[in-house]
Amino acid sequence: MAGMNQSAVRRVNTSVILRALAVSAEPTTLTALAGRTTLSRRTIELILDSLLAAGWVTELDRVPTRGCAGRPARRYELRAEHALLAAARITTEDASAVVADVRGRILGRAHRPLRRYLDPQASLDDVATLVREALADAGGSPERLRAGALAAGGAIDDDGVVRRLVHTTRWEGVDLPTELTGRLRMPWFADNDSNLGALAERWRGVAVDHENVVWAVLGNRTGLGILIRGAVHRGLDGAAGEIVEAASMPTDSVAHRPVSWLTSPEPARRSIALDRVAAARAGEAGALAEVDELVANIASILTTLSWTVAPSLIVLGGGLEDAADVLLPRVREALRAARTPAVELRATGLGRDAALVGAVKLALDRMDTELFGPLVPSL
Amino acid sequence: MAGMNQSAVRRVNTSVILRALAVSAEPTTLTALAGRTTLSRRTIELILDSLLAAGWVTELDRVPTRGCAGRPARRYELRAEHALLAAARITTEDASAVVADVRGRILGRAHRPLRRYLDPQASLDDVATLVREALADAGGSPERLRAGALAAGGAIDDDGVVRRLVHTTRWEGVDLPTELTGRLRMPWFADNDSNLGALAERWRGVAVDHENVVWAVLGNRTGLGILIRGAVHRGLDGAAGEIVEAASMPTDSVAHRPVSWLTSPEPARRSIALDRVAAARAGEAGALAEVDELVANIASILTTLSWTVAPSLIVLGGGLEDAADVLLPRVREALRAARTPAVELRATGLGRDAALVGAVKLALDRMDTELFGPLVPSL
DNA sequence: CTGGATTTCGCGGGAAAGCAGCGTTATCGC
DNA sequence: GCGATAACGCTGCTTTCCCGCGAAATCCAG
Repeated sequence: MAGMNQSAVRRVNTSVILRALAVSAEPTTLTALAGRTTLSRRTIELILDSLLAAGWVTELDRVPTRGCAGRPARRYELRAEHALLAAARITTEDASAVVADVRGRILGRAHRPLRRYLDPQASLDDVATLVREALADAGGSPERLRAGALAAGGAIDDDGVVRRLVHTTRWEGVDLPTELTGRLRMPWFADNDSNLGALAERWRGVAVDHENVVWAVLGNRTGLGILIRGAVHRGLDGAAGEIVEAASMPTDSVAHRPVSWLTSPEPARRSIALDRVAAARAGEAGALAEVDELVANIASILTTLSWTVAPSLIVLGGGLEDAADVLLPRVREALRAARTPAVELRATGLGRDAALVGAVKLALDRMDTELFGPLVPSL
Repeated sequence: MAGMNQSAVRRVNTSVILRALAVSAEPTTLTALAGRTTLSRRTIELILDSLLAAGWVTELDRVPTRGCAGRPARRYELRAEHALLAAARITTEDASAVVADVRGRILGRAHRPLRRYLDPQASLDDVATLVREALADAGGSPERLRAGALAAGGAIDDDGVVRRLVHTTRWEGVDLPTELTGRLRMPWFADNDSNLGALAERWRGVAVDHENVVWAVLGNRTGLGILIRGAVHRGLDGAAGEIVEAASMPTDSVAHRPVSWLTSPEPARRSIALDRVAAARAGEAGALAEVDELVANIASILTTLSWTVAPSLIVLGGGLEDAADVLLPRVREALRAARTPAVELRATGLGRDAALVGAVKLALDRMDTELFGPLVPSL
């Protein structure tokens, strides 16, 4: 059981100040910080001194506050680029990497097809190269890069070890963080791309202010990411949200079918091509029927989730956002017809970058805990 | 954003010490406490001084530690009865109350049929009377009683306000904590009895050491309590776990059926009488068929939960435990056949007291936060 | 342009709390 | 009885936070 001492207090309070600075893009004054936190002006002053010395913060020129009296306040600004974070993503075909600042602004990118997806070591070499390229693209120096996180498909446990991948067993047991830490000489973390998508939407996307969020990719590729009280919920062996995988198991292997989706006779009908969506927009009957079928399947999964996980928001991503105008109203209607709780349904606000942005957030969170210790829950 | 100061540190550390004392029933020495916490011996000494003064702790006579050299250590013990907690429960027919110490030991009880369930005010008067009787039974004085919590059926929100009850609208909007605080002059809290059942099992029952737990009552009465990362998960409008209620809605009102359970033609078959269970034990074919039907229904719900919430343990309560020998093996077999994750399945360890014990825990947790502030998550 | 109002700065002092460490004390085993 | 052992009880020190006050810088009204 971990008690607290004065340096723990300082760690917490430093983190509070950094967060308060990160919230507003504008330069912030001491008094403003004192108003937003429960800390005294004097304490904030001292903490800012050390942050200034460490390079986390810059002090701007004083500017008279036009329109109201008083001595001009000192203005401080977070140097978001003081620490850079890397994020990478692997799919079966390609890999990509970004370098971002602690605000989540992407400063550099790199992307290429994977040479041999079935060879984990070679693929991780590719990832390391991509990260270096992204850093060069960002124009940052290697020592600025503090941590990184990898987004990948399949079941990845809390420690970033691959438990299971759909298409192959070659990756099973690969310790992604250790591999990348070895190659890039900094802390690395890893998680499933759906979990990271959810995390990203809550950080910089449409799920800001939502505590319980489900990120759903329902199509050819499937994946669910669940946030409960803001944190990724994996469940036993990472099974939480694998209802979509359960649903894609051969029908005859499932004695008790958890969702009616399972009774769908034609699993391949779960996706839809973009040109068919366009045809549906144009009103073509066959395309509309396909859309209805897809909508029914999506609604079935989401109904189950609404009665079990009961998120306040479900975010659709992974390409579904391109058909949002067609799909969303129909799915909403289906959910209403099923009398589910009034869950909000939206398309991703981050698009294809969601997993990468989520990886940046993961690296940031883990670093934060490492640097400043665990925080009080109210933060 | 709440920072920390020195008194917050003391609150946290005091709470750490109290918890450390609560863990072991045996008297504890300073050195032992220092070993279990990260605090220095000196700090623990000072904290124990104030706890001693406040009556939370007693110092026992020194006894030479037989078999090993050295000066005998001072021995401290938590006075669990220094603060008493009340818990009450309302069902449609009766109400009960207990008074317990902070270790969860039940010291006194009271029970009686409700005069008029449909009259909330009269029923709450009954509850207040029962609490006083339970306190008298425990032989405690009123000023020792620090807080209480009420367990009730139906949907109860975070603040303890009744949102919906199955059989009546009379209770809707009743602010249970405020009503009871007014009657009994101490802080009261309230929650759904299923949620409290789950909380109880994690505190003093079979779910100790499990982070993600589902408490399930599946029979004539139904209810699900979900704990995620140790805390009650309600979800949007308390819908989390209401899959069992969704399942009991009239079939034709549900367009998209979330679970195959809904397709069950005969909702009344969801329960089973104890004598039929006995008959099944004896091998009677008709009774066995009834059991199989019930098992299929239970397994269906639990399968869905295993793929969405994915708890590591599901606890069956609410009377099902009486048929555990018949039901559990069959449900386990059904889950294995459905290839669900390897979720553990057990009967309640607390029986009919589960909701009451959970209410004690709720009162304790809320009081703890009030007294000592929010703790760091690692506790 | 001058003086009062306003707002922030900058810093000293005080208090709370944790930690390190050391001499003291009580007990055990021989 | 005597050394080894383990816990006691305390002093002093450090870190950190908070309170509050005089000084400084600016605005604005007359």
